[in-house]
Amino acid sequence: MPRPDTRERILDHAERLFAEHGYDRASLRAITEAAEVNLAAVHYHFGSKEHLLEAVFQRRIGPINEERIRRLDLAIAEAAPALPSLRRVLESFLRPAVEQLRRVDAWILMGLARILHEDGAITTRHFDRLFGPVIERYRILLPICPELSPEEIQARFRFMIGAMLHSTVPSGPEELRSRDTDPERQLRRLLAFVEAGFEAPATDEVKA
Amino acid sequence: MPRPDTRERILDHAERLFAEHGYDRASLRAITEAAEVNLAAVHYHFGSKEHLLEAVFQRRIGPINEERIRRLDLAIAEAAPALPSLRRVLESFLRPAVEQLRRVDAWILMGLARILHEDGAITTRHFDRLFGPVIERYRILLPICPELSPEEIQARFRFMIGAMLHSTVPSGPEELRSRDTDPERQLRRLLAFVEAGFEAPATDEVKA
DNA sequence: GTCTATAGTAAGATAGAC
DNA sequence: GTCTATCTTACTATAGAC
Repeated sequence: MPRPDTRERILDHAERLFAEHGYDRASLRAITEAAEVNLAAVHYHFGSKEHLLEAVFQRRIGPINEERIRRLDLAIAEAAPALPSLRRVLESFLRPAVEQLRRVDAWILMGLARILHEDGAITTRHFDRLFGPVIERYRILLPICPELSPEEIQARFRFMIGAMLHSTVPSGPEELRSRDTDPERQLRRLLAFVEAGFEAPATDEVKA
Repeated sequence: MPRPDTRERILDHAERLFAEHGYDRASLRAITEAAEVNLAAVHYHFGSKEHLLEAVFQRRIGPINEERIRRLDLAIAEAAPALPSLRRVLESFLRPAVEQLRRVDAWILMGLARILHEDGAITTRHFDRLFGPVIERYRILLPICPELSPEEIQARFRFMIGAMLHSTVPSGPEELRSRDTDPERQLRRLLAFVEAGFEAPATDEVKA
């Protein structure tokens, strides 16, 4: 086999084209043509377009989430028996995603993130499988922010994810490639913003 | 005419279906069927599917942006000759969007916002036309946050937009409709988060 | 302005030879 | 495992009668 595994070639080009055009507009024909494999190979190796998307996500985002849990566990262990600092916890979530920006072309990861914002009918199932266990672990924030209601913590967690995603997902691939995306600086900015956000006074009514 | 204008009927159902399924997956056939008008009526009134999308956006998001500018001008006038407070400026941006959540079904607005995250090829042009003038006006933040570099202000503005969009755009219509979306509370939470975020210390190197 | 009918295109999926 | 060829379906858009 002189060239990479067919399966890997499909994944590589599917990832690129999904990221660039979104799920619907990236046709299997375009993907297989770019990968220089046969159209039918997709169905042989993955079964369907949807399963191909899932494989793309699993390959790229799965490791990010594993790293998040690894870092979170480390932060908890190092601080024990006390609680880890808010910043360490937030960083354990944000840094793995930003670290990936070094290895993969940034706009690829950004484009994949955008797909998670597309029609939920396709992505909701993957989203839950990918992120469910991770988000579960971040309940550790509850005792770290004891003055906030669980609902407000959840809301702020959502704000953080939105800030992270949108900071990396503007409108249009051209803009995407031309942006200032020094990952370390972007992470510094983002961490400062969300850490302050989490430390803001509670706004929910205090429970009776 | 016993029922609303054909044009309006198309807009109503296009809005709903675009919001629910995204641009690509909402077919003109489904839209015209729901609106109980003929398929060809879309092309007669709007010319193309893309122009229909633009009309939908203009009708719903245009007024939000006008209200933003109106409130921003008011805040500036009331504070003159001093600068308006950070909070007033941020609120002038966030509140009009949240106010709309009272009038329209929340998930509709959220679904439209999601389309702005879809493939830029279609939406970038509309995005610039819709938001360009507004974002321009918020340069007022530069003197309000003198310790931040212009780039960092831009980054934080982006974080704010991301937090706003994502807080209202989770994954999947089912979840969308069942969420806790009391607009006023959501606004309070969001404002507290982003105001604190803007007030965080600068992270960019001080300019030489 | 509204309709029917259809042109023209592109998509995902599959059967079956090799 | 890989290929060609094709099935089936769905879409946007338009022509032309009323």
